Amino acid sequence: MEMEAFASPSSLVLDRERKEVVEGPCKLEQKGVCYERSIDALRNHSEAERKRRARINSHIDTLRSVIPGGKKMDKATLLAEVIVHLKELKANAAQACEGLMIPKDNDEIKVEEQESGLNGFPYSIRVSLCCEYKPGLLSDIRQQLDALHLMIIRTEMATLGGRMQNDFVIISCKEQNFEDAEYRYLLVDSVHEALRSVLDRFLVSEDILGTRKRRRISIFS
Amino acid sequence: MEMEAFASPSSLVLDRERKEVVEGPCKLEQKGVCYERSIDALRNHSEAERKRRARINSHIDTLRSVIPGGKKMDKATLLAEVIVHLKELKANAAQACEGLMIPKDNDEIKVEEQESGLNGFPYSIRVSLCCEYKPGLLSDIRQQLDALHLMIIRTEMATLGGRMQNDFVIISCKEQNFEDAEYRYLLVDSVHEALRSVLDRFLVSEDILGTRKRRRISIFS
DNA sequence: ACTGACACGTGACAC
DNA sequence: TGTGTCACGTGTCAG
Repeated sequence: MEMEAFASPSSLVLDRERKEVVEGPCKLEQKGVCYERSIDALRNHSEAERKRRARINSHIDTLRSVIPGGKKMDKATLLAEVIVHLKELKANAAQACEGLMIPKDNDEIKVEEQESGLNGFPYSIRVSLCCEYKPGLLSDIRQQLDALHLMIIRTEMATLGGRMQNDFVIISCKEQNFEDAEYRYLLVDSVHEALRSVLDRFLVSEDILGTRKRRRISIFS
Repeated sequence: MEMEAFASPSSLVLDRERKEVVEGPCKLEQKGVCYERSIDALRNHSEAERKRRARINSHIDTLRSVIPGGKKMDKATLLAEVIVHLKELKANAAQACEGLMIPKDNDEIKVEEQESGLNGFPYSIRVSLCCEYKPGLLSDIRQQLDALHLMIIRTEMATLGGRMQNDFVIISCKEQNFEDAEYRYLLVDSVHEALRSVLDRFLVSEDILGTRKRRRISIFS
């Protein structure tokens, strides 16, 4: 009667020392169970579970060594602390990337029209440039823009680990017809090309080497 | 006979639905166990364990949402991934703080004698300066050092978010008796005072405001 | 004696 | 069919 309380139809019990198998508190003689099969089936099962636990606990121990004071922490408390530190570091990375201008690991030339009316000029172009810093690169860029009769009216720059991020706003020195979309496109394109030519000249030796190995400051997805 | 394989002296078994208690596969009638006590003892125990698991799994679920692609991960794999990301972010922070010179959030003036024989000079002073950057601050420092007949022979500087970190090595322009410990102490002290006076002049308006609010890039202990 | 934390063996479910 | 993962109840030890 009481035996029906057990949900499992056929329960064998493998004792703690794994020496012998005893009858579980179940309905015996049910369906003619093959004991030998079940025996090592259970053995394999418990052993697999044992290995699984070992892997998880191994990682948890690793986390213990990573988190300050984690040695003497509860398992749950440890995980909570891991979450805290993870978010903390993530916030740092986010701050570094969002709040400030930080040179990226990949070279980049972005040239786009500024929203009209900004900077008090009828038309302006915003440039975002990221590359390895080289002496003379900036003056070369300035020369190129001069040749296009363009003027830098605002610039913000950051360097980090030899790399450079340079955002600047440029306007045309000459009066032009900025209503002409075709002309604006050509202007943007020529700026892009000018910058590319400068970068190619300065960075060609590196690019041949292929991909870069530097670590990037990454935020989760 | 087979019952002796069980290590536990008195085993009660609480069934899955927590409706009724059945006899475990143990030696019954041993020592006259008080059943009622054991019943809710077991109930409390299993329930406590249930809550414990819930806490742990709750944190693990949180980690799942933090790690990209963690939703579909194995528990062990997830923890492994957590470790990877933790070390990755930690390495980023370490790189930012150790590998490069990054301005700290707190102002700092460090002046100390350089180990002898370095830089090819018999005596040199290493200065580490960290503060808000202000135009004219550097030339003021230079003037102050000039007044002390000191010369900057090497300098490394970084700026980040308006703050400045400036490490430089200075030597005395005049031949002095560097064996005199008292003189060396005075020299170091005067350099420190000179820098402090410059910073006080430039930063006094900010210091009145009190503590700063900026986040600092922190590494684990 | 009681509470909390851990490892274990086991049933169940999935591919 | 196995092979792997998970939650559960339990035994056990420490504070």
